Amino acid sequence: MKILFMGTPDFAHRSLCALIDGGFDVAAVITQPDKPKGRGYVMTPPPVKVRALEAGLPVYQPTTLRDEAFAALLAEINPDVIVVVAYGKILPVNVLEYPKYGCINLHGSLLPEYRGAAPIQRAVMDGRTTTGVTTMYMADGIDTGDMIDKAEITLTDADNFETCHDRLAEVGANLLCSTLRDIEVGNIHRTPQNHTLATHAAKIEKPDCILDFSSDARELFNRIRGLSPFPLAFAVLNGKIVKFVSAEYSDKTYDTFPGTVTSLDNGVVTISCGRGSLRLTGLLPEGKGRMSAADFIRGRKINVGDVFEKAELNK
RNA sequence: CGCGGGAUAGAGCAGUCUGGUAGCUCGUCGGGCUCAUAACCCGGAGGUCGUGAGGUUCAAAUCCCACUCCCGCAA
Repeated sequence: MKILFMGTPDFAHRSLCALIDGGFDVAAVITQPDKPKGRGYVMTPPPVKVRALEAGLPVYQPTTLRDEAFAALLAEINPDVIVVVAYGKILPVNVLEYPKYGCINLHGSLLPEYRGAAPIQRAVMDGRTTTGVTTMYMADGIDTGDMIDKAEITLTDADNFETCHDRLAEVGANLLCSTLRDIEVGNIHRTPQNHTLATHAAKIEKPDCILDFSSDARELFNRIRGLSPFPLAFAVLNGKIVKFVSAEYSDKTYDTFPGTVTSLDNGVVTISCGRGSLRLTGLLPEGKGRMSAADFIRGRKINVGDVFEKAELNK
């Protein structure tokens, strides 16, 4: 069964590795074009491309899937099945209908919940205690197709976006391989999604990263870990951006203006919230690297009574 | 040449503008106090101040020049 793999970031990288190591017939890999990243706008290839080249697979990086050039490429590769994992573009209908065994997608949530671009982050930000991955047949709509199989994982307060992402990528890669083997032997059951239960996990934007201390500490805690280690939730302290890498929450409510630093004891910055309080343990000051709250305190950059303010959406 | 910050003891920082004995909060080592301690007290070790046998100077962490490396933002 000739496979065309389409994917881009680390989440997809893990799946591609599994397919290669699992001996699947990956005929070609399609990924997003290299983009200028980091300091100095250095052109950087996506993780999937790097792995594909290591494996000696042909790699294509079309800017659009909706032209004749891509149609010709598709005909040339002539895949039996297309596997899509976090590719980053919508597949047009003519592509969806091309492969004999259809287009299979691995999605980072238990569909029909968290359809869309940021299912993993949103699940953590919502404080979910379970989430998972789903394999499905792609349809003409965002993550609306019939489901094939699922795998669930449990989350604890110790999890953040990174740990959740890594586990889902691992579990997802295994599930994908399993689904493909089932397809090869024709052992597939399609389960339509219950669309009335669908929720949408929108792409993470800047406003999602702004911390508002007038809200519940538990909610802030979930937001922080759902956005850590990237892109990181943030607030403004003494005119400078401070990003929150790690924190804990407490039910203890202080009778001070939300955002006020109430204590710097034990290497932890305690911040009063609308309800409860937040214990900041790891952070990233503007212009500096990541450091522990204890180190930040030692540098005398913060005092009891200072106030973390809600960042504005300018600049 | 996308914008900006930085390199000083194991860590986080001050000192640089206005050259003149290298400091702070910790950590670490030793001792003391204590039933005990992450607490407190006393003492010590630890730094070619990123690199350049560079430039200026009586004197450079500090001013000038070149270079290397690190980080944040934005995409």
